[in-house]
Amino acid sequence: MVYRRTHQVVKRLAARRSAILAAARDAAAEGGMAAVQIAPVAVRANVAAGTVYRYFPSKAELISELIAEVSRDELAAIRRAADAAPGPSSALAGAVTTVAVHVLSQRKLAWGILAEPVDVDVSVSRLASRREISGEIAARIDAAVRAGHLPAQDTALAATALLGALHESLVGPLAPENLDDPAKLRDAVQTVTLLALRAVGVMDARARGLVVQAVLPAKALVGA
Amino acid sequence: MVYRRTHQVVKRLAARRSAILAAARDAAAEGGMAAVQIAPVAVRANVAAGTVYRYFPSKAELISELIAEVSRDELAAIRRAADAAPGPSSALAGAVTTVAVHVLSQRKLAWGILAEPVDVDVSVSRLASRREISGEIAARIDAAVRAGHLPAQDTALAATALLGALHESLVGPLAPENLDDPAKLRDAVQTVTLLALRAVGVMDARARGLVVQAVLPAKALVGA
DNA sequence: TGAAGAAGTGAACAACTATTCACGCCTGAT
DNA sequence: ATCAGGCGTGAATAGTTGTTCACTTCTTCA
Repeated sequence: MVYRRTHQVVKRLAARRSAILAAARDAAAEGGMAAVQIAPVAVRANVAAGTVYRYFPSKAELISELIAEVSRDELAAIRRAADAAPGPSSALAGAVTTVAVHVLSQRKLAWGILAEPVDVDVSVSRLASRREISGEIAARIDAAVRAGHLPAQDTALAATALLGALHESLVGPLAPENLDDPAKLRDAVQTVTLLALRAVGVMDARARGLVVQAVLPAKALVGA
Repeated sequence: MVYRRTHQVVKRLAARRSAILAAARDAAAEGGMAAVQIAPVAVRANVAAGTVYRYFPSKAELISELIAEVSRDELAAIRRAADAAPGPSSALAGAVTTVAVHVLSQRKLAWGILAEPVDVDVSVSRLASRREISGEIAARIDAAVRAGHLPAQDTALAATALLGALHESLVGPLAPENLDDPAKLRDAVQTVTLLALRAVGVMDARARGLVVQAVLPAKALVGA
């Protein structure tokens, strides 16, 4: 062989790949999954349509990686927020608040990742994404249960239900309109977090306290 | 004019229309929205593809009517269950249980109506459908609040969150697998109803009582 | 510098279905 | 019986995008 990938080339290839993914992510954040079409994404990434296929075997694969990437970021944020909390209940409150703030600050992207119709089959990666996030929430509920703060329950089902409640009420088609106003946004996050905590068995009074605590650090994220 | 629709013809036309809608509904219940394609639906209804267009201007219109129809049935069932309950809290419990049982007994149809990707735009009718159901639940929450059984809250947001929780945990991709087993099905309905009631502020102990009461009449529906 | 091979290109292709429409059949009034 | 006109038909059409591939350009190394 008279040609071998040099370090520089490897880096350029990786950069191109990232650029394509980033272009897809931007397109999704701007116009939803419907805007993630090969030709427009290629334009955004400054490559030709055919080039996309040098990096991703199919559109389904591209979108799957996009979903995985966003999901990874989300999971990391949830863990960060939960681990920073002083106890299991606050950790759960922090995790829930984080999800709420995240989906609100990137509504179109969240909706695209979660539920928007896509012409190719991305159900497996969506499933994996949900499973990861849901599993993390379930673990936090479980910790609170073991600490005696919550009644025993089916934590997996509860976690799934909580996420459903958050998504539907914050980015679903019935989500309130004017969430661009920071005050309303905070209200919505608080309301939904309160609902979620009560759902798993936190007493109303205590839940209200946890919500206030959890929203403080999360407010910083709203700008992101 | 030497031709006028006679009563018999009018009836036949109405019957055809219903047949097409029913065919679409069957297809959706069997294979999800993806199975609602003009040609197959026409075959099911024993008409030619072109005939479908004599009754519905477009596929979007056909699916919109399908959604509206299913939604109407659902709303009626919810009202029936709620109105039969002795008080506002039981009414809410009954409404929630009804939704849970319904979506479980027709999972594919429910998923199709609610959230499954469709190649045509049906967002407005889906929105209307959700609005109706959500409004009904909100009204029931409101009644319980006015009766002093629940703390004051944003009932519209709460109703949306409840529905999200129900749908995601019962028909979403993370829904438990073996819900065909009647016992597991009942457990799932109970668990989720309990979560929902607690979420809006019903005390744990009281919620458990309401759930048991609500599931009794709803069990009959499971067979449907 | 030139050969070998990888990477990039973008126009052409393919596949899938909603939708159309020219035609024939049936229904209802005279 | 006959004709006027709506009703039913289904093959042909059309528009949309993901995907391919023959060709060009760039990179590496003897």
